[in-house]
Amino acid sequence: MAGTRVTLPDVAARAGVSLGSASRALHGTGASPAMVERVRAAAAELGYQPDATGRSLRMRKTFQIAFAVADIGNPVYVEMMTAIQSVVAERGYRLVVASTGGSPQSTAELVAGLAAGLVDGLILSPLRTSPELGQQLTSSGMPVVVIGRTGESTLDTVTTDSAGGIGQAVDHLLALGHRRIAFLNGPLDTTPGEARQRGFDAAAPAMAAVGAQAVECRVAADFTVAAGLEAARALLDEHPGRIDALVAANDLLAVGAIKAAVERGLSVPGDLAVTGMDDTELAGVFQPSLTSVSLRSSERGRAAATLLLERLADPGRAATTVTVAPTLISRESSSTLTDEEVAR
Amino acid sequence: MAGTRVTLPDVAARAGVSLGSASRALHGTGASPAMVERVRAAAAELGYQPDATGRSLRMRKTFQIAFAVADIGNPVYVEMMTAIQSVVAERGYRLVVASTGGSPQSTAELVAGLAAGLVDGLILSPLRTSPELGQQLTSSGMPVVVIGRTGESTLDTVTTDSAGGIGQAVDHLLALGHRRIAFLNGPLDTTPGEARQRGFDAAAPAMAAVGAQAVECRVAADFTVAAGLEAARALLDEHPGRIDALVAANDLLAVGAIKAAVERGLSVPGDLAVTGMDDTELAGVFQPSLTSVSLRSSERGRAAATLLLERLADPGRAATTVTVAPTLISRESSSTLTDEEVAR
DNA sequence: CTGAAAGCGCTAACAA
DNA sequence: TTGTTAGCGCTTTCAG
Repeated sequence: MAGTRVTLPDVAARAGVSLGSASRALHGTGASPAMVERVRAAAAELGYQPDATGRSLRMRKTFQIAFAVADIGNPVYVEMMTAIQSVVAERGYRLVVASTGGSPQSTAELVAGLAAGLVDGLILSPLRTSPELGQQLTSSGMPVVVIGRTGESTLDTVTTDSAGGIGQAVDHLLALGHRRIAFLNGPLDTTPGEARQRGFDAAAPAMAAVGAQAVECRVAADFTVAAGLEAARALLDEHPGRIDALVAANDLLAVGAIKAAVERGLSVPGDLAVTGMDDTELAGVFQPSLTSVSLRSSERGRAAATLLLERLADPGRAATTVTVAPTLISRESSSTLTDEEVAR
Repeated sequence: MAGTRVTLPDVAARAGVSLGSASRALHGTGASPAMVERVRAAAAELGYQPDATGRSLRMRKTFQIAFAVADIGNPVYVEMMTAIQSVVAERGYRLVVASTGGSPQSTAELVAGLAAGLVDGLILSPLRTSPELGQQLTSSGMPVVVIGRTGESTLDTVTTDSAGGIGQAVDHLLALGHRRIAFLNGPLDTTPGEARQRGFDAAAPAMAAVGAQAVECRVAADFTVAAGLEAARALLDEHPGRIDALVAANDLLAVGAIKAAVERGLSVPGDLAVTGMDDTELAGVFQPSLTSVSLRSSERGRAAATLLLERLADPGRAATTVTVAPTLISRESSSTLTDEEVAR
């Protein structure tokens, strides 16, 4: 049973039919019921498993699609991946997860490699983009869906208004009465970093209207808890008692910031309100639970997968952009309740 | 540039050499420097990318390996995956992530599918096993490394002493003076659930020796935060004030338990000490940070990947088992410090 | 509806 | 060292 692979000729021989008939009986169309029955039986008897490689070579199709991200440790991507996986699996595709590294060049290399007949299509969520990358993606001829932005309008894209999401967070904090607001962002040369900065800057009029001030915009080295912790420490130490609310560019930074606040004896939300973004599972679970702007990662993953399947089915169709609206989910980290009330 | 794939014959023609020479010049051995140079140049000129499918079919090798897990949402698996990825990538392999579903049957189906020439090997971390699965794995003839246990000693295996790890957690709590200890486990019909239950049961003598009692062993529906929250609520409500420490079978359950405790106005660790297992990033980051037994997920992933690569290189070698020792990492959730001290 | 045969892109065995 | 050729396992024409 082990080792010796059973091939289609074996099955055909066993069933006493030709190779072509065996193939048609198993996958193709135009075989008589009797033939199908016979071949099926022979295949089952021999424990035949069609060889994916032979099939791929002949059909010029691998039934694999790739999901390429910079940082698979980020729960956002895990969420997207789960969503993508379930959509594509339904249509008989397998998912290959690839790691891009942060830079556009390494992403470009990855795409080139993938284009080598390894996958039928690609869902890409790059942290940093460049015009060249967009170029390469379009010219590679491989079906691609970008989650985020490339500036290349010829590509299928799933976007979300993360800038507007930051605006929602600011509005929320202003409505709760906070007036001295800091912004904790990730690297500005990333797509999300740039967009979220834009969102915070755009909130200036709303803040001015109620006499609130933006105390500082701080940039963490990365969109991670560790980077958020470090940056928030510095931020809080430089403005002791002068910040009453902090908008973080994602949940991981927010968690780092809360940790920094607690280290300094500040209570959250009592002394400092904090909001995150992405509404990862962590947000609902953290202590205190984290107010976060949902960017609907699952939905974006699902949309990207659907878009890719559609393009695979019809390569000539026009590029489509799906936009998903952000929603603020209010939780304890920005409530004005006391800790005891919150505990209830 | 797009669409029309350039193939090896194209390169050979451009370089004015034969197909075979072109192949050898690019990958194989035994080509003159001049030949290599010429072919390289032609390939670069045409933007040649070797086709993975043709190569795989001919070489009977895909350079892909699969990592199959039940629940990719669990940070433990993400950690393993990252480790595996970095090891195998170094040797030119790509990683395919597959989702098994919880049951042995669905795992079996997955393995059968994967065996169809899709991957060269498999790293499997099943939640539930059955003798049949072990059988199938050995007889499939595909190189497999199991992270966990199958009972099949003919398979390469990476294990850890999670039972002993639970013992460490109990000892730790006893040393801190806790005497009424509850155990929050995941499903008992899973490999980790069974092992961790065994570990807690085995700690009975140590507990008896200092006059401590096991208040209850509770089984959550799943190894998730949500299931932990629900189970811990019931547990705490049924034994009000009668539990001073809780051993959770993993970090997710522990986080759920802490949330349940806080809901009930209990302070952690003041009123209830909690320990987790797996030492995920969450443990260090959570508020309060979580004492956890590290099972060295990265190391296990790395070991599994290394084992698999070795087997790929030498299919005939004897099955090896690598065992990784657990270590308790003490943090705030089990400290005896007050919250204020902890904040420092 | 079935059988025969071609060939997807590549590597490796065999000749020269 | 190089060219020629067979063939990996499969699907899909093309005849019959």
